[in-house]
Amino acid sequence: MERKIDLNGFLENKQNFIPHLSIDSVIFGFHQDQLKVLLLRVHDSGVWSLSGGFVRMDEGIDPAALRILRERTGLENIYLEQYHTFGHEERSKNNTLADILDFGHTEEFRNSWLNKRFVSIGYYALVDFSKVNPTPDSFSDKAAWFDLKDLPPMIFDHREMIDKALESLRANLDTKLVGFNLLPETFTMPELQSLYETVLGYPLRRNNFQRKMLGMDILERIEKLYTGAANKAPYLYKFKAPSIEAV
Amino acid sequence: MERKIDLNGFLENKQNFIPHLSIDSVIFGFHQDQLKVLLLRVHDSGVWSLSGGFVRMDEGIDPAALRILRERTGLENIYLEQYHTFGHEERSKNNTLADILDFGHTEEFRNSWLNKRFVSIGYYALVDFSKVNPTPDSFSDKAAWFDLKDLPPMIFDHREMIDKALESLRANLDTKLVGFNLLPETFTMPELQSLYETVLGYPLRRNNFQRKMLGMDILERIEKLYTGAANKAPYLYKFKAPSIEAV
DNA sequence: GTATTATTGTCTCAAAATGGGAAAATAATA
DNA sequence: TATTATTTTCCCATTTTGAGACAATAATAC
Repeated sequence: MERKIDLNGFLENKQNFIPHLSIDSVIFGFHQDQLKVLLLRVHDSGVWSLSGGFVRMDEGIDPAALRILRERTGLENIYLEQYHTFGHEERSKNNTLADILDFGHTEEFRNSWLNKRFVSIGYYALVDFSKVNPTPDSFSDKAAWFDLKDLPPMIFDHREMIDKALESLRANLDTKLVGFNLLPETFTMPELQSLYETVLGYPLRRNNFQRKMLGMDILERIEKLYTGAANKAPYLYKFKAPSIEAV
Repeated sequence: MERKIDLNGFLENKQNFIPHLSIDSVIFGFHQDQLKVLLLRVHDSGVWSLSGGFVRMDEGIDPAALRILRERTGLENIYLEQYHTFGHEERSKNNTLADILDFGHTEEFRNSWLNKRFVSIGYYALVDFSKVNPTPDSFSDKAAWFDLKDLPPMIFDHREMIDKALESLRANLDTKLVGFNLLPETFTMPELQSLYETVLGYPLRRNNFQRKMLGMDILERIEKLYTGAANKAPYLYKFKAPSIEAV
């Protein structure tokens, strides 16, 4: 079979990455009232993975995570949070790259540093869905958004990594007010509420939600948004504090 | 100068540890109304470090952390929580082992894998102070408890690791009810309150604290504790749910 | 015994936060 | 001008929390 993936330099670790250590980021987006994650399809397979990469020997892990995200999304300023490090000894033994990939130089790959045991530092990123330009990496041929409730088969323990990232996101939603990073600059109250309901997984009451949000004094009310619908036009808001900030 | 430290096998990584990756644990204890951490004194120096170690190639990170803790404390069942991974590229460049140690085989050490850049997975452990048997490791000549408010000079970024661990502990104190792991099997309400006040760093009201704790229905009231003091004897309680559990 | 002292445990009321229903406001359409 | 579908505001009952006061009690002093 023809080799389609360019692993030049990777197999020999020419970039001098820290061996046995990887970074994987769960990239969350919000679109049409659904919480989405950006995934990469492993080349010529039906198996998907998180956006991941490695840490250069002279590079901090946060900058490494941001570099990887920049490459996958085209975005410069991204809300990023480290949430857990995954290091079960068997974690890379299910749906291994070697199992999935079949591109001729298998033997070379099997013996390379890439096919060894990895400990992976998990980050999650919150992005404005509409601004992302999904871009595959050397190991993948496609990047696409998936509804969190309808995930495809995933490599390694990446499914578990997503589940745990969502847990962290839920826990931080109220305390750190991170939700705003999933929305565009301006948004309506119903949009914000839908975001909260989607992330948390249960419905909230309009009146009390609005009272709570306005009571925190973190929103600035802009003008009204006339959508053309035959009903009262909602106000547009923007988040007072500068979005982003973390890592 | 005479070599006092036994680094046999370490310099050549005979145990086949994952390179560039370490584990460090902040071991919390509670004694005489003070929050303590167990530290190790780097051999022949005034610099102290957390309990740390490395991960074997065929070992999960949680078991590795538990193994290290077992060796330092003599305890078998320990409440352990992974809270953050530290990977700044310069983190091991302050107060390096090579800077501190001066035991003859310096050159050999400087070139060894031990003196390279490390990413460290941070755990914190909650233990019953009175049950711990502090034991130094190959790099240290002494193990001792320190009040969190009176820490000695520390190696690398270990001071920062402690600060961040305390943050996590505070955040988990109420939600996960982890505090009980710092107390003996049975305890009085004032003891429990003092623990909370010490961890959180601010005073609480007796009446409301008791109402809250009893209201959660997690405490079992045992008999009274007669201390010999000229006042009402407090009740003893024990935590209903089995302590420990995490990792 | 009885009073005293130092704590611990309980009670109560006010204030604040939350849950939940209903009414008012309003943008387009009929 | 009435109607419809939302958004926004208002209000009240309930729960939770804050804070002071009081009751209980174990040893000691007298």
